[in-house]
Amino acid sequence: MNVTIKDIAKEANVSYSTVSKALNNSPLVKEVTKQKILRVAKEMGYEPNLAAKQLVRKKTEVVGLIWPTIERIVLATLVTNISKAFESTRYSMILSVDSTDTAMETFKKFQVDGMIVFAESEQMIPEENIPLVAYGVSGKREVTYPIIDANHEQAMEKAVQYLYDLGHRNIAYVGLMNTNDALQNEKVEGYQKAMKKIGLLEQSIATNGLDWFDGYLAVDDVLNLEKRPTAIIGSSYDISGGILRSLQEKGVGVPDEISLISYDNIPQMETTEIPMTCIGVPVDELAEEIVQAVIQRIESEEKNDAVKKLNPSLTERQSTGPVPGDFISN
Amino acid sequence: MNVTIKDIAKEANVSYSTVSKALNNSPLVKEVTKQKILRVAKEMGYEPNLAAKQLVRKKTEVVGLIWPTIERIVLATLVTNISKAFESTRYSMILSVDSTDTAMETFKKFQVDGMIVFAESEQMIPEENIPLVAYGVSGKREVTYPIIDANHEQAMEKAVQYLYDLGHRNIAYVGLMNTNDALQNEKVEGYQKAMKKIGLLEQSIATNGLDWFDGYLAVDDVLNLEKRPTAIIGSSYDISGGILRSLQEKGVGVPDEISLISYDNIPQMETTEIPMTCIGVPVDELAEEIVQAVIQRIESEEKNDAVKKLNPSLTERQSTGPVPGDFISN
DNA sequence: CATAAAAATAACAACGTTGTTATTAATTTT
DNA sequence: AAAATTAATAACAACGTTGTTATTTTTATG
Repeated sequence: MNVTIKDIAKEANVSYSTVSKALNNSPLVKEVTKQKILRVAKEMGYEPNLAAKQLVRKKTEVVGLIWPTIERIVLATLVTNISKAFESTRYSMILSVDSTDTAMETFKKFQVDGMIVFAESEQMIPEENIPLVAYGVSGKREVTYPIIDANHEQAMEKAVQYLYDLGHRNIAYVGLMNTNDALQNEKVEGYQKAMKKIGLLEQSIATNGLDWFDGYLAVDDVLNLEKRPTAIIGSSYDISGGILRSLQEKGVGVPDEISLISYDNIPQMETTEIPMTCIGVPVDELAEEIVQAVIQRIESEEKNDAVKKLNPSLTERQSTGPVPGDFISN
Repeated sequence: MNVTIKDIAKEANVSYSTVSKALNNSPLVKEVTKQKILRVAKEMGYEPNLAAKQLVRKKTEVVGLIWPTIERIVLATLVTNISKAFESTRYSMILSVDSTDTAMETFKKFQVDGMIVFAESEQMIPEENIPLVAYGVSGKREVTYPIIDANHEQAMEKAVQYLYDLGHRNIAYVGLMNTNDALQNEKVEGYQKAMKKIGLLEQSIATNGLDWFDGYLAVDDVLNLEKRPTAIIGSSYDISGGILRSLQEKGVGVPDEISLISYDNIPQMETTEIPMTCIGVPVDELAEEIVQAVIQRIESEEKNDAVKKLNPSLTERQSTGPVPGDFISN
């Protein structure tokens, strides 16, 4: 049997309503009694009953995160970061790996105050009356909830510009192309647009998938390009990891012969064989943004349904450097 | 404002206690009234309030799963399977990716009925008074909660025996060795023991890690072994995937020249470039075992603290075959 | 030092269920 | 057809909180 505020009341010789106020640090109770009650509560090992609180307050202070495709590792880091970001708020987070529908059912039962869903495709999420925020591809459809997304186009532009400033003129892109993965498509298009804008010739190598090995394999093709690139943009952490490994094996110096810049801005970039320069919205920022978005949506009345495109930032490390050669042609 | 049993009661012209009974399908209420109430409830879109129920019943019918190392993908499949296994029970599952301590705190707040923890090392988990079941390395320490583990020794024995029966006499093991990862150590030792028992010479290649690429790299060493093996046991899904890829690239026929068998029994083994024969406790079985274990522990009084070693099974696919050559030497 | 005002505490009604007990209605039984 | 039995329903007290209102105690005021 767990200890309740009534038990504390008896022990401290006050009424249980006073205990409740004391525990909630209400100014209505005298400091000395408050201290006494707090002490007694601690001594007795009091743990508040969430169900009772919830019953009267109609709030759980819990948000549910729906992550249906648990097998995609990139998101794991994001989940960890979101979980961490919640720690400094009064909300807790619970996670479901079920399908969006099932998970929403469960969360409705739990009466979470809000939900975050990792939207894979441009699916429309049927919003019950629980505040909802999506992370993922914004696309072009009308939605009734906010979507947090990264500004992929701007990311690619920054990457290209950065390499250009280092003197690179032959910049290749390696990644998945021409599938119906909206996210990947946005990346390629961003790259193409950026190259065009700056007046360079685009050279991209399509991979077969999104795995490490796909990047590894793509390097052969990259090196056989008519005009051998001096810089490569890898489309993701995994892809770039494979590219880096292959370059190493082939004895191609990074960054002396080829500069490598990776999409995705996660801490793991620091610990690759050669720490990688990368572009993308830093996960911790991303996580913070998402968390703030749900909370804001939970706590404010007005429903904003805006798409928020976050600005990527470039983190410079050792995989990039000036173009090889004696001078920088212009 | 959500609809409550009182609203239904008013609408159906009965008392709210009758509604409660009807919704719980009690035999104390007449069939016709029951039907009417159920109909009204549905019409009004009634959703039971978990908090209220929980408050009086002292049960949440929720179990928490603690998975601190979300980045290790192998377990993702297990999590998915556990989640699925819970669907056919009256329990729901929630997931935490926090550290064991933090997660346990949260779950205590939620008043989950039980917890599953993925124990990485031979850590001792401080059991509060919530029923707990661990999955992971059983080790040798005394525990107060049940541990579900796979019988790694038996797995290796089965694998070796299987290959032996196919005529193989040179069987190499590829995996992480001599670290303080208890699980990996158990695997190697199982292999060594099995080889000794059957009277074969062990030949193992240590990898640098547990990733795909570590398996990929190990193949060179395998092929350079004094007595070139006709069969390889890969220590995990990822490792074996790397091995397979490398063999393919080197033009070594699988299974014509070399048979490959992988540890881990997950559905993904079916979809590798050559569907892989594998050994291990099938994930769905494993998940079912774990789920049953918590439920049993929640619902029965007596605390059993046994270590349960599950029997692995071998699933034959196309990566293994008889030893090459004209006859099988004995 | 009585009295008004302010501060501190106590009482109690919610919240939405379940489960137990009390009441009423419908059957048997004689 | 009245009494006894059984079936169906209603009433109500929990469960552990919060928040509002009522009461008591303390302090300030004239």
